[in-house]
Amino acid sequence: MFMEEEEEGSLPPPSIFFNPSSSPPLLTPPPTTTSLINQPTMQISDIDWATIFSSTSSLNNGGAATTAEQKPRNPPTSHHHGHNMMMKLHKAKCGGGKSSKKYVTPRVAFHTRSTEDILDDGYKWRKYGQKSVKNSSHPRSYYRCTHHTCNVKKQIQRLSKDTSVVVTTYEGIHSHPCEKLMETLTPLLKQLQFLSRF
DNA sequence: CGACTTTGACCAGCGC
DNA sequence: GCGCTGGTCAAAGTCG
Repeated sequence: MFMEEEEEGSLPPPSIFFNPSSSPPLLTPPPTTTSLINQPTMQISDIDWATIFSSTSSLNNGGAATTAEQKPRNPPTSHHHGHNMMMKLHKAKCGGGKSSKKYVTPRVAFHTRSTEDILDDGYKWRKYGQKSVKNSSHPRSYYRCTHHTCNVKKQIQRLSKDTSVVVTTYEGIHSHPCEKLMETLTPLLKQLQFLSRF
């Protein structure tokens, strides 16, 4: 299981793992295909992203779905957003960044076959780091959701053995709706409300 | 000028 | 204890 992750610099295994081929592009998917890892390839449009992310939420809350493969993580804290100095103090008090692996944060990984590294999943991300990892010729990029109350992170990396595949790992649950999704859904919901009157 | 990216440095966990 | 590694910070640079 998760052989690719081991090869790609031992990325911690996610709670949910999807295979090949696209990030969770909600509205403007790149010309790629996506499938669950260890599952047959499926089209992006076949994937119920809302279910996927709600399932990560249930993992976060339920505990029953927590597996031995999950590394413990810190719970999301307000310290981690827009307060780098606070973050440092927190690190010092708690024993550093690695101490953040004491709590469980849901992880979801996608394999994306795409020429683009950055795939539009509807959320806004800010890059905060890039590292070359062991056994991988491609660096791993670290992103954080730019929403001020949201502490979701994602890692993006290409498979060394198949550079056309991008591995996107999401960590945490968005505490806000997807802006693009809401933009698209709002007129549809209004239309539905209008039609439901009849 | 604010938001974002780049990149070297720092730190803690882990294996030996 | 030491070195390796992954994750994060934060200053500097870039862009719109």
